[in-house]
Amino acid sequence: MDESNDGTLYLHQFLPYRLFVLANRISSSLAKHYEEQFQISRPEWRVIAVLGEEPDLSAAQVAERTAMDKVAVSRAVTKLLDAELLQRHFSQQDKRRSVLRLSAAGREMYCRIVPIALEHEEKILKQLNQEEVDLLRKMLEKLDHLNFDF
Amino acid sequence: MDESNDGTLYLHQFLPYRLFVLANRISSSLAKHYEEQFQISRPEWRVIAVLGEEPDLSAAQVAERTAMDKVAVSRAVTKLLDAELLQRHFSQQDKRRSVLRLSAAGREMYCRIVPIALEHEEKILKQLNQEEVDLLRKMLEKLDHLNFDF
DNA sequence: GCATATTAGTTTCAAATGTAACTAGTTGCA
DNA sequence: TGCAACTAGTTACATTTGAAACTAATATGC
Repeated sequence: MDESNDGTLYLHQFLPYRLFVLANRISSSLAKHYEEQFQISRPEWRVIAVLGEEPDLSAAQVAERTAMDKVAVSRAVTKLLDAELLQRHFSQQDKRRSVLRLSAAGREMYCRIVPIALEHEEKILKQLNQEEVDLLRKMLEKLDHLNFDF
Repeated sequence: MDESNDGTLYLHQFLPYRLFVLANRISSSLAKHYEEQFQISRPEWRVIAVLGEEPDLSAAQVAERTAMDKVAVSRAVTKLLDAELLQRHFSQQDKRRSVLRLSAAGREMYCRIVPIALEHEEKILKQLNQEEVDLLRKMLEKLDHLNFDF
């Protein structure tokens, strides 16, 4: 049942693989909703999500907080500006640095997507009991600090 | 600390997001190894992994077991055939159905990558105690059966 | 103050991916 | 049989992604 150490790889028991498949299934099913209903892509939603929570970030800060790279952020920002979901100006102290925040329309979209996202999370969490949820969070905490370049 | 139900989204506490980021970090760091050392891509490795464990699958069966779509499998198989890591023939009963298995070279590569993969998994698992590992597996089991189209 | 290095963000080009249409083989049933 | 519906796998095309080169602004060190 458990392969951890007998030197054989059972793909359906292999943790990195299973986690990857599960996480992608979860993420895609959520993305499907806002892509269809709101015509925004996953990277765009991430930018909105982080700016909804914390306005006036620069593109680099958005990249940090969303684990996206700067090219992806740049592209998402461009599209969101076109769609007028975002406002951008540039810092007076440092004219390279952008200062991003949601427009009224952007904020409205944020407020409509958040409940969908939370409901989605809830659907997952309710499969688990309290002990499991706690442990899951603890686990994520531990693994987040791991750097995987070994 | 916990947002689950107050109607606010804290991205860094939002489970689908965190799981996605973590799983991708884990998967990418592993992929980096075999991409560099063995010049094969993630989809190619998946095909090898599943055929190493269970030979003589059809492309459709590979797709099922790896959670890839049939186009991705087709492309990976083409490359693996070119690299002579795979042998293919077609079923006599049903000439559409391919029968795939690793070549000697493919098997050798499989045998060299498996320990790397297991070591990688081990690196993650050893961050967790036994209780956590058990729980993680139980959790994956539960969530795998969930279908997320709600 | 001026050349050099760094940083923020964008653009470009190549590779990866997803969707839909396609080819060929098979099944079902009139 | 023979024709419509279906299945396995591939191809073509459009979109997304990632890496590297680029532009503009700022910081550093002499």
